[in-house]
Amino acid sequence: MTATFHLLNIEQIGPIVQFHRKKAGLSRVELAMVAGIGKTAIYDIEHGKLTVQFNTLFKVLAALNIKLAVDSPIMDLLEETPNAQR
Amino acid sequence: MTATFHLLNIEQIGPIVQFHRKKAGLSRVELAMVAGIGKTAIYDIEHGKLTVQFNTLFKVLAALNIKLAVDSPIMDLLEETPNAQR
DNA sequence: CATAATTTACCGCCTTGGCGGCAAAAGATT
DNA sequence: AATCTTTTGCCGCCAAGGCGGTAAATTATG
Repeated sequence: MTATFHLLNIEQIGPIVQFHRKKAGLSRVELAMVAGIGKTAIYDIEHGKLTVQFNTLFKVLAALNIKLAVDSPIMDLLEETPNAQR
Repeated sequence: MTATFHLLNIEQIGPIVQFHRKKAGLSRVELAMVAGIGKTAIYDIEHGKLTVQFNTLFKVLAALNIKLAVDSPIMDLLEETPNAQR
């Protein structure tokens, strides 16, 4: 199970969520229940509402088994030293 | 310049942002201006406010040259067929 | 070590995201 | 094709996010 990362174009988040939801055979109401949020949020996300709250989107992605990753050259530096100063 | 992905633990987003901001030598006000948002948002994010709006967080990450990526096995399927049905 | 300059913390106001409810649309069943 | 079932679209209300302003705290400078 090699990880397959795809750089996120912010305006593609709607189609991505919808595609995964359909693949999972879930209605918006069902996905909303699994994610523990309201159905309106699913509707909004799929319709490209970028002002959705981050944790709301994160719950949806988690429910769809989509993981988020950050791509930054200096992340290693942070992880190696949890109490990194500057 | 190989991409270095790090799976995102949602509650680590605050420290990640702060670490990158400090590394860039920016104050919160400066980062806010670069990102085109208010300084309060930076403050909130660094203090672990997960209810921040997604596009607000995205602007901050972009200003810090942090890219977001999605990890999903079926993403290839979506990208290959832009008008994928089910 | 005093004080000036910068950065951070927090407050109240205003805007808006997220909610349930319900109607419209789409799909299934006979 | 008529009707029952499921899904989607959208409305108004309420709670909360994001804003600038300002005080507190931190850091730099002479």
